Amino acid sequence: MDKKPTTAPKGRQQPRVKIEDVARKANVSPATVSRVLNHPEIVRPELRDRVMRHIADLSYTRDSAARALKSGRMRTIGIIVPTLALGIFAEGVEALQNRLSESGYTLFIANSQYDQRRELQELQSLIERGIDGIVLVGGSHERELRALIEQAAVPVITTYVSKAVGGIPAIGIDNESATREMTDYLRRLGHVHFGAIANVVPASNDRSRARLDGIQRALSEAGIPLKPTQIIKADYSLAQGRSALRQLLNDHPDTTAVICTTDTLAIGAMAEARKMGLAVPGALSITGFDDIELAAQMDPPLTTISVPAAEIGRGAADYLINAISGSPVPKSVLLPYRLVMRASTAPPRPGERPVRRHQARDQ
Amino acid sequence: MDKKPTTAPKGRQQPRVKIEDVARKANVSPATVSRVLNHPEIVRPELRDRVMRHIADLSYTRDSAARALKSGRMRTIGIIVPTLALGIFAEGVEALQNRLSESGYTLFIANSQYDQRRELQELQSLIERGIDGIVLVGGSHERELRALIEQAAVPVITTYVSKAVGGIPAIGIDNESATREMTDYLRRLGHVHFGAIANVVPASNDRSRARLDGIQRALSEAGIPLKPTQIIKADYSLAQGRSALRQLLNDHPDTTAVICTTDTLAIGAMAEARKMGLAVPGALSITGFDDIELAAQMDPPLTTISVPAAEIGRGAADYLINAISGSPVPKSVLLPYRLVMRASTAPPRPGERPVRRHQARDQ
DNA sequence: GTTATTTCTGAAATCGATTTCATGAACGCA
DNA sequence: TGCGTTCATGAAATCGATTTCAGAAATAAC
Repeated sequence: MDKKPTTAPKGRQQPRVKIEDVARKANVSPATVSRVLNHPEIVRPELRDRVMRHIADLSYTRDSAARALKSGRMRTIGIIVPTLALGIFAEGVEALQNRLSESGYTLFIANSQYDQRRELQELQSLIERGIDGIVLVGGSHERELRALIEQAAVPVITTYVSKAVGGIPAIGIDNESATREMTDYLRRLGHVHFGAIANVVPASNDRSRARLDGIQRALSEAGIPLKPTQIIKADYSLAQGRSALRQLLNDHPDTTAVICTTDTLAIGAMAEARKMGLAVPGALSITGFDDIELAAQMDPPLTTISVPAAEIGRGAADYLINAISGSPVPKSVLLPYRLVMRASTAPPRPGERPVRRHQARDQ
Repeated sequence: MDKKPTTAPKGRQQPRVKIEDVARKANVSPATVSRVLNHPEIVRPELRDRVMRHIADLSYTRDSAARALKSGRMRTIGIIVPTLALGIFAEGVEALQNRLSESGYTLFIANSQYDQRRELQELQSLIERGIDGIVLVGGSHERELRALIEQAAVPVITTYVSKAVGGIPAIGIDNESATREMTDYLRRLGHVHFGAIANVVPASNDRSRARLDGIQRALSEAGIPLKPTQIIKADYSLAQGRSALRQLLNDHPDTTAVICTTDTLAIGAMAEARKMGLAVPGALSITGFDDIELAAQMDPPLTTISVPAAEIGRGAADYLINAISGSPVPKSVLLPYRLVMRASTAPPRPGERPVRRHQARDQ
């Protein structure tokens, strides 16, 4: 009871503990304290312990601004994702953050809402913050972006795609090849009448674009190219998956296989198929992309492409940490996707072809 | 073609443009340049324009580390969420980031994986980074946490809960009251045989704890308290929702209403109910919590509680911005939830009581 | 026309940690 | 014992922007 909690005059915050305070208490120079913190091995053990004790005593933490100023390194990485609402991005960000945290880095996060203009602004702001590395998503960006990054001389990597564009290295999967493989798989099952539902709105989404390309090319090569009306463009909502399926089947009632560029769209499509009385996969095979948690739990479980989001996040972290430290880094990293065959796909059964719903639609 | 791209010797990065460089070019002192940037109104317009022109010319951006060192403000906020994998958190983070971005703040993100020890470490690291404010989730934390925050004298707010605990103000909904209301609603429908599926594993999740409390209290007050076996504890995965429902109905085949503390669990439960041949809501009413996108799209659409995640994020941003600038701030902010009645709930129909599945289980 | 006031600008101190350089102590070897 | 190393430590310069303080210039007041 000898220490009244003198309700500090509020106006003045207690001054921060500085390295000098620790030095004085421990009866050494500030230089030594700094060495204990940064290169403990070059300080005599006995001294080191003493200093450490005082550091703990005063619960001293160094001022990162001063540190960054002197060293030129903020130990900070920035990421700009289109949105966090998509589990696949959230998962990647989480893995990235975890790996960075292990290495003493902290993650700035920003989102562009699929707006390239905004992406550029956020990047500007991150660079002003002095980040040491930057993670982007996808391969299409404002033209100024590259100049900005080059001028800042900040290591950069883009994610969820596999090909370096405009000098920006990438880590991710080959989206086009994935849907190509999916399409081939359905062809081998015997399907001939295809439809595609693609989230190519907004246009800046080059991943989905590549996915759609994969479908189109595979079918063109097979001699059964998709007609424009067999391709429904949507955003990435479940509701659009529903309406897209309805529209597709309205225009092409003989469709037996629907390839969606995201699981969310596929799940919407499945819901609508059920509502329309179409058995999946009996009357209609449906496939997704991403392998979100729900995909395996659907009834029937959804055939899809598994994207290694966590690996992408970790890989991006490793890449940047290496690049910052000057270690050699690869041009790009191609990660494998996985075609996950579940029960939403089956050979077409001629007897169960979707019936025309026109008559029933106006009731 | 007069400018060979002399492939800079790689070793030496072009030195950063400093305020002094701008000053020299513009033939003024560094002080004046600084003033142009920070208090343009006190500089003679003519001079100001000249300086600005040179700033643009050299595309000078100030060093945020030096700036932060001198001013003591980083213009940076930190958030620690349990995980980003839950859409409800991702949505809140996104809204928070957007609002902060408008005010020139940048967001550090970290995740604790529901581990309070880890939360503390991440907080430590964020404080060392000199953040100006911190956002937490929920009300249960390591004991040291509060001391750490107080010592750093950093404004803090916790989210997704409504009651300030241990001096930490909160913004969010009253979870207990929400499930209480949900329970009452089911009671009014005529239900008597309840079951609860709660994601109270890991134990640190006080939101779910409160939700479960709401159910228990409402039923106790109604004179039909839940027996321990009517409460299934789970984590937050869809798969656990499935197994939980199976276990619940195994022990209590007469159950007609199942209250889940998250939508994910509820969706799992619905999937399992279907598999068991139980009609929802005919034989079994099921409710969720969170109102994730999928909830409305289920068949039948899920009755649930809508949590205003975006508003929570925005509110947290506003709170901290005010607190930092010294503006008055409320003790806590209670936001309204919304009971969303959809088609997964209905009065119990005695004729369609769940049948005992024991006999069928070993096939 | 002189003094008082206001307005604007520059010199220099400052924020706090890091690191180079120099010095003194300890050690090895002959 | 003496000389040359190696090792550990402290003094002081440094990172880049901000801001106080003081002085110069311009304006107003009489």
